[in-house]
Amino acid sequence: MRDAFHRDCPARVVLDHVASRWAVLVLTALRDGPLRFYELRTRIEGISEKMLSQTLRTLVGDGFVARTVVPATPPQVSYDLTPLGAGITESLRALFDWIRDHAEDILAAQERRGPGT
Amino acid sequence: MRDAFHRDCPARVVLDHVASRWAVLVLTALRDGPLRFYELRTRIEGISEKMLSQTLRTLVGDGFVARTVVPATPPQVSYDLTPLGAGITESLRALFDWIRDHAEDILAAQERRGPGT
DNA sequence: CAGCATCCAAAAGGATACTG
DNA sequence: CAGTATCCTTTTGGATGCTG
Repeated sequence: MRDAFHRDCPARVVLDHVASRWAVLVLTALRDGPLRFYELRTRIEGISEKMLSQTLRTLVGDGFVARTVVPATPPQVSYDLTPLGAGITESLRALFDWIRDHAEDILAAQERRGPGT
Repeated sequence: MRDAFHRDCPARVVLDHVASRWAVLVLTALRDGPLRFYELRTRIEGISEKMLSQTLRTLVGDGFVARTVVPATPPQVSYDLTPLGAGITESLRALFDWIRDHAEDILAAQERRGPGT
């Protein structure tokens, strides 16, 4: 069976979409329920509007996130995980939590070898 | 506690190193044991020497991968996961396996909405 | 074999201004 | 509010040639 190690495997494309700094943060931010555009922008420090909207479009296109518009003035748009999105976010959880718990150790390891990257 | 959602959190840096297409593939490739440079290059289709060596340097710098040189002619260099690397790779496993198992579904979802990204 | 250095093309990403 | 459009800078990434 072809897997993500192969150039043209679908898994490789999905990996490219998900294994990016912003996608991981957006998906994880939506773990606890739907959020609106400006809530995401506020919650994810340092993300630009451009990157947020671009990332959201990709995730919606992949079927990970659902976009809901409430017609009103001002308009309200909220983003929520689909079942598929909930699935991948769940498997992202282990990674995210592991990093949170070990980030300091890794920083220490970096220091020990001298700042290289 | 600060987490990866914050601009200056260590976790954000680690996330940036790990949540990249090549880092995920390199770490996963090393799951089953040490590999040499050319073995990695062969196994991970489409990776250039530059990207491979750059990714390896980052992972070594983070303490995820150990680099072992056997002085000989020609020289033999092998890369192996450290305990830390084994830890993060293990939590990457869920993500990797999930993608492999659902890639087709996602592609289908993409088709349904029309090729956007 | 295992890589680093260099050059160059392409893509990602940020800031800002503007629209419905 | 929720974006899009534009411009510009930075980073990424590939190809090639060379070293130990």
